Amino acid sequence: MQLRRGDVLDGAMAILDEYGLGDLTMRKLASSLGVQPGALYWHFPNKQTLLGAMADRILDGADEPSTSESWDDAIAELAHRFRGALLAHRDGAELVASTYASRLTTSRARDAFVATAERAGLSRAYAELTGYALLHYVLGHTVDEQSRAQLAELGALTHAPLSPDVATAQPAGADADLLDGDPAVRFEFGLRLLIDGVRARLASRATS
Amino acid sequence: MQLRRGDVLDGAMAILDEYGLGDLTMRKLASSLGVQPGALYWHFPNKQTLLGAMADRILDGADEPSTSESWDDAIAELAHRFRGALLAHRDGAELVASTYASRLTTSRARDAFVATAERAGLSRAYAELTGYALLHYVLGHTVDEQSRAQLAELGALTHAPLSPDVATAQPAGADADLLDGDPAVRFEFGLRLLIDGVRARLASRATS
DNA sequence: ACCTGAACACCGTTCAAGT
DNA sequence: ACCTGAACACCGTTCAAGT
Repeated sequence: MQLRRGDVLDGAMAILDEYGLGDLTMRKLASSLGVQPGALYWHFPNKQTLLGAMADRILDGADEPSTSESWDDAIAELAHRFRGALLAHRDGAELVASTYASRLTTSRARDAFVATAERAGLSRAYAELTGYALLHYVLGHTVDEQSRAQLAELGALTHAPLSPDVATAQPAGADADLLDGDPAVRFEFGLRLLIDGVRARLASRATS
Repeated sequence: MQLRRGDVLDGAMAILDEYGLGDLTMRKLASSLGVQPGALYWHFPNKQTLLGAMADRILDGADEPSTSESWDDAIAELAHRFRGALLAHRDGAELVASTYASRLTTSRARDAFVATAERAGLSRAYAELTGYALLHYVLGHTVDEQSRAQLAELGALTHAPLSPDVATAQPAGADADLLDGDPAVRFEFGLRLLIDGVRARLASRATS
């Protein structure tokens, strides 16, 4: 049975979910597929392209048109779907963020934001900028949220059973405030900030 | 003359500015300092820590209290200073963004945002969330802006003299719109969105 | 068309031993 | 205290040669 492009992608996603982005190497992927490293290069020209395809798969479906008819709900729904898609895979946010920078993933999520902002009544140009701001916020927040969660998970496993006296020392320390409150609440707050900003923009347009 | 921690940091910054983050390896750094790779590990426990120190240096001074007395100008000034600091070094935004995720840089820039948001009249908790939203936006925008600029620079050098017939084909294509307009204008737009969002929050607090 | 074998040119990090 | 020499355990990528 021959290896197909989709099998390589599936294998890569499996390693990502189980071991994380740091352990996703072409050599590990090859051996998990029972193949020599060089074989992968028949299906993907290089690792970057493979990562781009993975990012596309992670975001698949997140850009479908919203069912809400009010523009603010539509933006919120999109943002939540986007965040959900990133959180559904280990290191998903980091992977997508880094492939966005190298422009090797499609920009359908951004396009969906732009389209919704345009539907709200913004000009094409403003909608585009709004789409970028939303994208950057969602990506930035989720990368942060996910790495924080993974650090906490690691910390819980590391120093909880190891030394009881240190267990409650640092983590609950300086910046505990609401940073380890519900991340969904934190996400919602910044999202509302941006949506309110759009509303203000629409209002000032209407009066001018 | 012995190598000091500061010399290692200086050498690393020099390589960053001249060759970029991808070419900043411990081995290249060592040879540029006329020393064996192992020597670096007397001054820094590992590469991550060195990158964290570089991020701190890049952000140095960007968090000084604003001179503006209105809270919105203060936020804007801070955001612009932050962006400027990131753009002042090759791959500066990417470096800071990735060290932020691994929590190996100080969070003075974020703290400055939080303090200003608190001065605006938000509760500590809301100010904290606002600080994060601002930080994520600035970081996300600037990473994008910088990588875009570097791609364009590379593209101009690459396919302008190489093949005249392809020169104007793809780059000026689909998403030209205002994405290659003044990046400072693009930055300003999203920033205003967030500031207007904060204003709306303050207003709804006042009336409730 | 698809893969193996084997190499090329690298990495970050460690650590005995030197001065 | 600070560094060398030399190794360990890896990387991504290429490419002739096989089937």
